[in-house]
Amino acid sequence: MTGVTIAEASDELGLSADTLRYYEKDGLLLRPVPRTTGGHRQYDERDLTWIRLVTRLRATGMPIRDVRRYAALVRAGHGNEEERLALLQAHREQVLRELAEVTGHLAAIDHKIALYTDCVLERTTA
Amino acid sequence: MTGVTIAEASDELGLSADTLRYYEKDGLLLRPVPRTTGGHRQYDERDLTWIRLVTRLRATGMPIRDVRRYAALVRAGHGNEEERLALLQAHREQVLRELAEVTGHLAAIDHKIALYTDCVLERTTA
DNA sequence: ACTTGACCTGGAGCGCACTCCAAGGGGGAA
DNA sequence: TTCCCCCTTGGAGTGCGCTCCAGGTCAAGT
Repeated sequence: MTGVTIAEASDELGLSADTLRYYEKDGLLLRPVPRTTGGHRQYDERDLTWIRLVTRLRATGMPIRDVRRYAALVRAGHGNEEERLALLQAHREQVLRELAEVTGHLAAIDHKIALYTDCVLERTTA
Repeated sequence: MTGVTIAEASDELGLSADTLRYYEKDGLLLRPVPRTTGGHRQYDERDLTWIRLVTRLRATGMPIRDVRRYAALVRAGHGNEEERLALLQAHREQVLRELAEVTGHLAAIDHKIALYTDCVLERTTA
Protein backbone atom coordinates (compact mmCIF):
# COMPACT_ATOMS: atom_id res chain seq x y z
CA MET A 1 0.00 0.00 0.00
CA THR A 2 1.67 3.12 -1.26
CA GLY A 3 -0.15 6.26 -0.22
CA VAL A 4 -1.16 8.05 2.94
CA THR A 5 -4.45 9.28 4.36
CA ILE A 6 -5.43 12.90 4.39
CA ALA A 7 -4.62 13.08 8.10
CA GLU A 8 -1.09 11.84 7.49
CA ALA A 9 -0.62 14.18 4.57
CA SER A 10 -1.95 17.06 6.66
CA ASP A 11 0.51 16.22 9.39
CA GLU A 12 3.42 15.83 7.01
CA LEU A 13 2.71 19.03 5.10
CA GLY A 14 1.53 21.27 7.88
CA LEU A 15 -1.73 22.04 6.09
CA SER A 16 -5.19 21.29 7.47
CA ALA A 17 -7.21 18.49 5.89
CA ASP A 18 -9.74 21.16 4.91
CA THR A 19 -7.06 23.09 3.09
CA LEU A 20 -5.90 19.97 1.26
CA ARG A 21 -9.45 19.27 0.08
CA TYR A 22 -9.85 22.92 -0.85
CA TYR A 23 -6.65 22.94 -2.93
CA GLU A 24 -7.78 19.84 -4.76
CA LYS A 25 -11.28 21.16 -5.46
CA ASP A 26 -9.79 24.46 -6.62
CA GLY A 27 -7.49 22.88 -9.19
CA LEU A 28 -4.17 23.54 -7.46
CA LEU A 29 -3.12 19.90 -7.67
CA LEU A 30 -1.90 18.01 -10.69
CA ARG A 31 -4.73 15.53 -10.48
CA PRO A 32 -7.64 14.57 -8.27
CA VAL A 33 -5.97 12.59 -5.51
CA PRO A 34 -6.74 8.86 -6.00
CA ARG A 35 -9.33 7.30 -3.69
CA THR A 36 -9.55 3.94 -2.01
CA THR A 37 -12.55 1.76 -2.83
CA GLY A 38 -14.23 3.44 0.10
CA GLY A 39 -13.64 6.89 -1.36
CA HIS A 40 -10.88 7.93 1.02
CA ARG A 41 -8.01 9.97 -0.45
CA GLN A 42 -4.64 8.28 -0.79
CA TYR A 43 -1.77 10.74 -1.31
CA ASP A 44 1.37 9.31 -2.86
CA GLU A 45 4.85 10.81 -2.84
CA ARG A 46 4.34 12.74 -6.07
CA ASP A 47 1.23 14.37 -4.63
CA LEU A 48 3.14 15.35 -1.51
CA THR A 49 6.08 16.69 -3.49
CA TRP A 50 3.80 18.82 -5.61
CA ILE A 51 1.93 20.16 -2.60
CA ARG A 52 5.25 21.10 -1.00
CA LEU A 53 5.94 23.27 -4.03
CA VAL A 54 2.46 24.75 -3.82
CA THR A 55 3.17 25.56 -0.19
CA ARG A 56 6.38 27.36 -1.14
CA LEU A 57 4.59 29.38 -3.78
CA ARG A 58 1.81 30.30 -1.37
CA ALA A 59 4.25 31.11 1.43
CA THR A 60 6.00 33.55 -0.86
CA GLY A 61 2.73 35.28 -1.61
CA MET A 62 1.65 33.77 -4.91
CA PRO A 63 -2.15 34.05 -5.17
CA ILE A 64 -4.20 30.88 -5.46
CA ARG A 65 -5.21 31.79 -8.99
CA ASP A 66 -1.60 31.92 -10.17
CA VAL A 67 -0.81 28.59 -8.52
CA ARG A 68 -3.80 27.21 -10.40
CA ARG A 69 -2.44 28.58 -13.68
CA TYR A 70 0.93 27.02 -12.98
CA ALA A 71 -0.65 23.68 -12.09
CA ALA A 72 -2.63 23.80 -15.32
CA LEU A 73 0.59 24.30 -17.30
CA VAL A 74 2.26 21.35 -15.62
CA ARG A 75 -0.84 19.21 -16.13
CA ALA A 76 -0.79 20.09 -19.82
CA GLY A 77 2.52 18.25 -20.11
CA HIS A 78 5.65 18.97 -22.07
CA GLY A 79 5.84 21.85 -24.51
CA ASN A 80 5.02 24.84 -22.35
CA GLU A 81 8.21 25.03 -20.31
CA GLU A 82 8.83 28.61 -21.44
CA GLU A 83 5.49 29.65 -20.03
CA ARG A 84 6.14 27.93 -16.71
CA LEU A 85 9.54 29.55 -16.57
CA ALA A 86 8.08 32.98 -17.29
CA LEU A 87 5.51 32.52 -14.56
CA LEU A 88 8.10 31.48 -12.00
CA GLN A 89 10.48 34.26 -12.99
CA ALA A 90 7.74 36.88 -12.72
CA HIS A 91 6.96 35.54 -9.28
CA ARG A 92 10.62 35.60 -8.33
CA GLU A 93 10.88 39.27 -9.30
CA GLN A 94 7.78 40.04 -7.30
CA VAL A 95 9.18 38.29 -4.24
CA LEU A 96 12.46 40.17 -4.58
CA ARG A 97 10.60 43.47 -4.75
CA GLU A 98 8.65 42.60 -1.63
CA LEU A 99 11.75 41.50 0.23
CA ALA A 100 13.43 44.79 -0.63
CA GLU A 101 10.39 46.78 0.43
CA VAL A 102 9.97 44.95 3.72
CA THR A 103 13.68 45.22 4.43
CA GLY A 104 13.54 48.96 3.89
CA HIS A 105 10.54 49.39 6.17
CA LEU A 106 12.22 47.19 8.73
CA ALA A 107 15.24 49.49 8.81
CA ALA A 108 12.95 52.41 9.63
CA ILE A 109 11.25 50.39 12.36
CA ASP A 110 14.64 49.41 13.76
CA HIS A 111 15.48 53.08 13.93
CA LYS A 112 12.29 53.70 15.90
CA ILE A 113 13.18 50.84 18.22
CA ALA A 114 16.60 52.36 18.83
CA LEU A 115 14.96 55.63 19.85
CA TYR A 116 12.66 53.91 22.31
CA THR A 117 15.50 51.83 23.67
CA ASP A 118 17.47 54.99 24.42
CA CYS A 119 14.48 56.60 26.04
CA VAL A 120 13.64 53.57 28.19
CA LEU A 121 17.27 53.05 29.20
CA GLU A 122 17.57 56.69 30.21
CA ARG A 123 14.54 56.43 32.45
CA THR A 124 15.74 53.18 33.97
CA THR A 125 19.20 54.48 34.78
CA ALA A 126 18.10 57.98 35.85
CA MET B 1 -3.58 77.45 6.39
CA THR B 2 -1.59 74.48 7.56
CA GLY B 3 -3.11 71.19 6.55
CA VAL B 4 -4.00 69.32 3.41
CA THR B 5 -7.20 67.79 2.05
CA ILE B 6 -7.84 64.08 2.07
CA ALA B 7 -7.11 63.96 -1.66
CA GLU B 8 -3.70 65.52 -1.16
CA ALA B 9 -2.96 63.26 1.79
CA SER B 10 -4.06 60.27 -0.28
CA ASP B 11 -1.74 61.31 -3.07
CA GLU B 12 1.17 61.99 -0.74
CA LEU B 13 0.80 58.75 1.19
CA GLY B 14 -0.24 56.37 -1.57
CA LEU B 15 -3.39 55.33 0.30
CA SER B 16 -6.93 55.75 -0.98
CA ALA B 17 -9.16 58.33 0.65
CA ASP B 18 -11.41 55.46 1.70
CA THR B 19 -8.51 53.80 3.45
CA LEU B 20 -7.60 57.03 5.24
CA ARG B 21 -11.16 57.40 6.51
CA TYR B 22 -11.21 53.73 7.48
CA TYR B 23 -7.96 54.04 9.45
CA GLU B 24 -9.33 57.01 11.31
CA LYS B 25 -12.66 55.36 12.10
CA ASP B 26 -10.84 52.23 13.22
CA GLY B 27 -8.63 54.04 15.73
CA LEU B 28 -5.32 53.69 13.92
CA LEU B 29 -4.61 57.39 14.08
CA LEU B 30 -3.48 59.41 17.07
CA ARG B 31 -6.56 61.62 16.94
CA PRO B 32 -9.59 62.30 14.78
CA VAL B 33 -8.18 64.40 11.97
CA PRO B 34 -9.28 68.04 12.48
CA ARG B 35 -12.05 69.33 10.22
CA THR B 36 -12.64 72.65 8.51
CA THR B 37 -15.82 74.54 9.39
CA GLY B 38 -17.40 72.68 6.49
CA GLY B 39 -16.45 69.31 7.99
CA HIS B 40 -13.66 68.48 5.54
CA ARG B 41 -10.57 66.78 6.96
CA GLN B 42 -7.37 68.78 7.20
CA TYR B 43 -4.28 66.61 7.67
CA ASP B 44 -1.25 68.34 9.15
CA GLU B 45 2.36 67.18 9.03
CA ARG B 46 2.10 65.22 12.29
CA ASP B 47 -0.88 63.29 10.93
CA LEU B 48 1.04 62.48 7.77
CA THR B 49 4.15 61.44 9.68
CA TRP B 50 2.13 59.11 11.86
CA ILE B 51 0.32 57.59 8.90
CA ARG B 52 3.67 56.98 7.21
CA LEU B 53 4.64 54.89 10.23
CA VAL B 54 1.30 53.06 10.12
CA THR B 55 2.00 52.32 6.47
CA ARG B 56 5.39 50.85 7.34
CA LEU B 57 3.88 48.66 10.02
CA ARG B 58 1.12 47.49 7.69
CA ALA B 59 3.54 46.89 4.82
CA THR B 60 5.59 44.64 7.06
CA GLY B 61 2.52 42.62 7.92
CA MET B 62 1.40 44.02 11.24
CA PRO B 63 -2.35 43.39 11.61
CA ILE B 64 -4.69 46.36 11.93
CA ARG B 65 -5.52 45.38 15.50
CA ASP B 66 -1.87 45.63 16.59
CA VAL B 67 -1.44 48.98 14.90
CA ARG B 68 -4.50 50.08 16.86
CA ARG B 69 -2.95 48.86 20.11
CA TYR B 70 0.25 50.73 19.31
CA ALA B 71 -1.66 53.89 18.45
CA ALA B 72 -3.53 53.61 21.74
CA LEU B 73 -0.23 53.40 23.64
CA VAL B 74 1.12 56.48 21.89
CA ARG B 75 -2.15 58.34 22.49
CA ALA B 76 -1.93 57.47 26.18
CA GLY B 77 1.20 59.61 26.41
CA HIS B 78 4.44 59.18 28.28
CA GLY B 79 4.95 56.34 30.72
CA ASN B 80 4.36 53.30 28.55
CA GLU B 81 7.50 53.40 26.44
CA GLU B 82 8.47 49.89 27.58
CA GLU B 83 5.20 48.57 26.24
CA ARG B 84 5.62 50.32 22.91
CA LEU B 85 9.15 49.01 22.69
CA ALA B 86 8.02 45.47 23.45
CA LEU B 87 5.35 45.67 20.77
CA LEU B 88 7.78 46.94 18.16
CA GLN B 89 10.43 44.40 19.09
CA ALA B 90 7.94 41.54 18.90
CA HIS B 91 6.94 42.78 15.47
CA ARG B 92 10.57 43.06 14.43
CA GLU B 93 11.21 39.44 15.40
CA GLN B 94 8.13 38.37 13.48
CA VAL B 95 9.29 40.23 10.37
CA LEU B 96 12.74 38.67 10.62
CA ARG B 97 11.20 35.20 10.85
CA GLU B 98 9.09 35.88 7.80
CA LEU B 99 12.03 37.27 5.84
CA ALA B 100 14.02 34.15 6.64
CA GLU B 101 11.16 31.88 5.66
CA VAL B 102 10.50 33.66 2.39
CA THR B 103 14.19 33.74 1.58
CA GLY B 104 14.40 30.00 2.12
CA HIS B 105 11.41 29.29 -0.09
CA LEU B 106 12.80 31.65 -2.70
CA ALA B 107 16.01 29.66 -2.85
CA ALA B 108 13.99 26.51 -3.62
CA ILE B 109 12.04 28.36 -6.30
CA ASP B 110 15.28 29.66 -7.79
CA HIS B 111 16.46 26.08 -7.99
CA LYS B 112 13.30 25.16 -9.88
CA ILE B 113 13.85 28.10 -12.21
CA ALA B 114 17.38 26.90 -12.91
CA LEU B 115 16.02 23.48 -13.89
CA TYR B 116 13.51 24.97 -16.29
CA THR B 117 16.10 27.34 -17.71
CA ASP B 118 18.34 24.35 -18.52
CA CYS B 119 15.46 22.47 -20.08
CA VAL B 120 14.29 25.42 -22.18
CA LEU B 121 17.85 26.25 -23.28
CA GLU B 122 18.46 22.68 -24.31
CA ARG B 123 15.37 22.64 -26.49
CA THR B 124 16.21 26.00 -28.01
CA THR B 125 19.75 25.00 -28.91
CA ALA B 126 18.90 21.45 -29.88
C1' DA C 1 -26.69 82.56 -8.53
C1' DC C 2 -25.49 78.41 -10.55
C1' DT C 3 -22.85 74.57 -11.71
C1' DT C 4 -19.49 71.18 -10.88
C1' DG C 5 -16.65 68.36 -8.51
C1' DA C 6 -14.61 67.14 -4.03
C1' DC C 7 -15.93 65.88 0.44
C1' DC C 8 -18.99 64.11 4.28
C1' DT C 9 -21.44 59.93 6.90
C1' DG C 10 -23.16 55.30 7.81
C1' DG C 11 -23.43 51.14 6.12
C1' DA C 12 -23.29 47.50 2.65
C1' DG C 13 -20.36 44.65 -0.35
C1' DC C 14 -16.26 42.31 -1.94
C1' DG C 15 -12.14 39.23 -2.74
C1' DC C 16 -9.19 36.21 -0.68
C1' DA C 17 -8.09 32.09 1.61
C1' DC C 18 -9.46 29.36 4.22
C1' DT C 19 -12.55 27.00 8.06
C1' DC C 20 -16.50 24.89 9.74
C1' DC C 21 -20.73 22.25 9.53
C1' DA C 22 -24.34 18.69 8.70
C1' DA C 23 -25.45 14.41 7.12
C1' DG C 24 -23.87 10.25 5.92
C1' DG C 25 -20.40 6.28 4.69
C1' DG C 26 -15.89 3.47 5.73
C1' DG C 27 -12.97 0.30 8.41
C1' DG C 28 -10.16 -1.59 12.10
C1' DA C 29 -10.73 -3.28 17.16
C1' DA C 30 -13.53 -5.77 20.94
C1' DT D 1 -21.81 -7.21 15.00
C1' DT D 2 -21.21 -3.13 17.23
C1' DC D 3 -18.51 0.73 18.38
C1' DC D 4 -16.15 4.65 17.27
C1' DC D 5 -13.50 7.55 14.84
C1' DC D 6 -11.94 9.13 10.53
C1' DC D 7 -13.36 10.01 6.14
C1' DT D 8 -16.67 11.85 2.38
C1' DT D 9 -19.46 15.81 0.03
C1' DG D 10 -21.64 20.28 -0.80
C1' DG D 11 -22.26 24.37 0.93
C1' DA D 12 -22.34 27.96 4.43
C1' DG D 13 -19.59 30.94 7.46
C1' DT D 14 -15.43 33.67 8.99
C1' DG D 15 -11.81 37.24 9.41
C1' DC D 16 -9.26 40.52 7.24
C1' DG D 17 -8.69 44.71 4.93
C1' DC D 18 -10.32 47.36 2.38
C1' DT D 19 -13.77 49.37 -1.33
C1' DC D 20 -17.96 51.08 -2.90
C1' DC D 21 -22.44 53.30 -2.60
C1' DA D 22 -26.37 56.45 -1.56
C1' DG D 23 -27.75 60.57 -0.19
C1' DG D 24 -26.42 64.76 1.24
C1' DT D 25 -23.08 69.04 2.03
C1' DC D 26 -19.62 72.32 0.66
C1' DA D 27 -16.41 75.25 -2.07
C1' DA D 28 -14.44 77.20 -6.08
C1' DG D 29 -15.00 78.88 -10.77
C1' DT D 30 -18.04 81.65 -14.37
